[in-house]
Amino acid sequence: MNHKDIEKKWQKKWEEKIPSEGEKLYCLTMFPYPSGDIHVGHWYNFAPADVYARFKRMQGYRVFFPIGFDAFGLPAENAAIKRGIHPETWTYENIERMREQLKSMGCIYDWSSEIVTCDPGYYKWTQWIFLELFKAGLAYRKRVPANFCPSCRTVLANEQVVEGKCERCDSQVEQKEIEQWLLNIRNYAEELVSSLDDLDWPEKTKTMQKNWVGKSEGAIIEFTVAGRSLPVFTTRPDTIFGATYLVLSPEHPLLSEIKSEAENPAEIEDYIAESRMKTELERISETKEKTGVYVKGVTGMNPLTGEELPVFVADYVLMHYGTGAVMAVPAHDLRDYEFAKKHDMPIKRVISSKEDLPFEGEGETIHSGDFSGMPSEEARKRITDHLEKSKLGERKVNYKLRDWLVSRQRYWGAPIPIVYCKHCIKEKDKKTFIEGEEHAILPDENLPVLLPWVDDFNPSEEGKSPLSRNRHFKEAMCPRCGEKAERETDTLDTFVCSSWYYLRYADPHNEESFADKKKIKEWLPVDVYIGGAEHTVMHLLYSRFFTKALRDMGHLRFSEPFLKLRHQGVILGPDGRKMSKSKGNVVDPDKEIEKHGADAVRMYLCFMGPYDQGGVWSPSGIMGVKRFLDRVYKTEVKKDNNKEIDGLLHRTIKKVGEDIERMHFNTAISSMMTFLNEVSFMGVDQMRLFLLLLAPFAPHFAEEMWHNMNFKGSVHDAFFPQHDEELAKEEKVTMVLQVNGKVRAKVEVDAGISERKAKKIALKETEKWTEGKEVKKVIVVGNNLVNIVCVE
RNA sequence: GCCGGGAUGAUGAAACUGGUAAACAUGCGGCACUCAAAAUGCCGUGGGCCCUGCCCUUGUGGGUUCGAGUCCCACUCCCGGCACCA
Repeated sequence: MNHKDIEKKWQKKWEEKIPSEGEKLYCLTMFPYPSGDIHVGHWYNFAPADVYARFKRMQGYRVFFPIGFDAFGLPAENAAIKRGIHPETWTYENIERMREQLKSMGCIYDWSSEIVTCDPGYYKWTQWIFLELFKAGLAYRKRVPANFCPSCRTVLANEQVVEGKCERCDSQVEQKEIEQWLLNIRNYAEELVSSLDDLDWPEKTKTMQKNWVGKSEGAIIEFTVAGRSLPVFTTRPDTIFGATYLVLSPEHPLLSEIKSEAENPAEIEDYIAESRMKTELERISETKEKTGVYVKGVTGMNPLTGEELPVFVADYVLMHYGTGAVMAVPAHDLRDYEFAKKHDMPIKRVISSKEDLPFEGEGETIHSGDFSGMPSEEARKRITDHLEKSKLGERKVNYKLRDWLVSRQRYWGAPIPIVYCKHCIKEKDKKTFIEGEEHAILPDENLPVLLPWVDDFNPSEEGKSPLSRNRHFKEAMCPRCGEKAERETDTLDTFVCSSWYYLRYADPHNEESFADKKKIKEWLPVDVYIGGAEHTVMHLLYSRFFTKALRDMGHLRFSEPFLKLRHQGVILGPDGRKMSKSKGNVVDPDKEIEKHGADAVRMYLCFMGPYDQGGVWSPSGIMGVKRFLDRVYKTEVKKDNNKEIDGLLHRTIKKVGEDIERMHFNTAISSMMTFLNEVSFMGVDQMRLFLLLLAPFAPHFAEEMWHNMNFKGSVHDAFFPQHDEELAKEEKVTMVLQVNGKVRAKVEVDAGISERKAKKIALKETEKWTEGKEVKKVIVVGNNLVNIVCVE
């Protein structure tokens, strides 16, 4: 069969399809970034997902399987700058090409609901959601130390910084204090952790999200420094008797006050300046070297013991976590221990244990006044109770998660729909200072705020958006007073666009709302979501946050966007390394289709190994599935069904159905291969059923065969076969006979053999090995194994 | 350092709840067809030995069990994530 002729033909016919009736099933793959060409990685995401979607549709589900493009973002600009094409032109040209390539895969995408995030019709609603968040107090503008990538010339979210470097271009990220837009994802920290449990997600992904949010329970305790209050967060109040000094972060606001009271203000000042100079990377690389200076002449006090404590400034204490200050317990905290060793501070053990210091585990309290001699867990509770009663502290839960910085100083993104007005400031207004002047922050509800076509989209040196140079765009009318005002010129991080796209699919052309409530109810939440594991802490966390925020604002009635999540693995080049142009090991799917056909490529991707594991693309491996399809094509078809083949076939049907459901595509295919290897012909009905099994994997091939056989309608409109329990039953089975756990013989027996009979046969057949020995025990396992235990 | 996940033939792997380890496929070897090659088909393919048969074998060492790739303990290596989060 010539795949080239048949694939185009069927793809054209299928495009006319519309979803049928049945229980809804929203099946989604993470939408692609229009980078230029569809690569094997896309295929590995989309093809097996399509197998699943087709399978579910054949089972009678009303499957919704949309596709779109995550079209804003830096690569468009970078590529455009390099080649002198406008990002918009570049993006839409790529989309055009990718659409054709996607169609060549033979997926059952519903193209009528396609979305492109850089279309004004889409980003209008991205902007609208941003304003909803703003009005709900979940989007705010603040001067914060931000991660700035000098090469991309924009700030980055914490999630986009990997080991102190920009995840995109690998440049070393700098810290810059700039006014930025942030989303208050921290408000949802607790729920983002607690509601993970009910989701059918890979455990690993859940754990990673939990760790990223980083919940820890402890207490805030009121220490004092030079008579002023210094709250400190700790997860170990039980070690408070072991606190031997206090440490403030260099950015701590209290420092400016106590500095002047210290005997060494210059030294402190120098240290603060020095640590401010350090980049994120330097701080990280110095994790072992704990620097800091002693604040001479200033003492702190332990509220529980009344003990006087020396005070330090050290940058191992971070301003953005807890209260920016810690009680140092060197005996029971590794970092405090290292610092104490270096600066000769006393180390006081308060938890007994056989282990050496620093000991961070649990044990019995010692040298802890009234709280001595109890398990540390109990001490933790009692000490906290005592502190709360005496108003010296309170229980507190802290999260590592930081708010999400969403403004980008780049061109190719959704404009932030905000206007700054200096004329109409009111008491209740949210305000900001632009070049020293006070401005009210006002939402521009005249949406969409269109991204203007500009020719100069190069980012500026000082990290200002290219839009800030566009006077036309920047100059706006105040939506409240009508006076001249200034428009925000930063754009939104693309992750904002992709945090809600799964909602838009339900109603992609709606101009009145982001999606009609009825349509949302009809399709959402997403039942099965398939995509790469690299999105664990960004896209997936942000989307969950958006869903919860939109729910609380009354727009949604569910709390989690993706009920079931599966990750596909990574496909490596034939040399076993990650595919990249520079290594010359890129497999071009277009060429593979040309050579072997879309069906063979789809099937090979499914067959190569467990779906979540990925693997090495083997040019010879694909021949296996190709040969298999050829053998199906050549199989002799007889008029009547053979009963024995029926048995084999129905067992295969059972296995294939179960395996696709579990997304074990590789074993589903191997069962079909095994079946074909065991038969030399099939009856017409048997071939009909077999083609149905094959249909999700090799849709064009199965359709062509289906028509050649003169079966009715489309193979894809038929129901996926249900196995017949009676036919699937085996009459004879192989029973394995063991003596002392060693396989000694195999016998054919009736499937329904009784335990007594099995025992009898087994004893007789193994006489050779049990001769002269005493049989102590005979274990019969169903009809497939008997183990005879005997001794000399 | 902490948290996950993994290690099975030459290779990708299979074995769901403990019950025949290596299904299926690639590769390799042999044979058939062919003038020849490709394609296709058939056979063989974990290791060892005193080869009709027996012994060993799922990263290493121990344990539980009639029986362990699967469960428990300790260790080695590989991959992914986090990383001064008090």
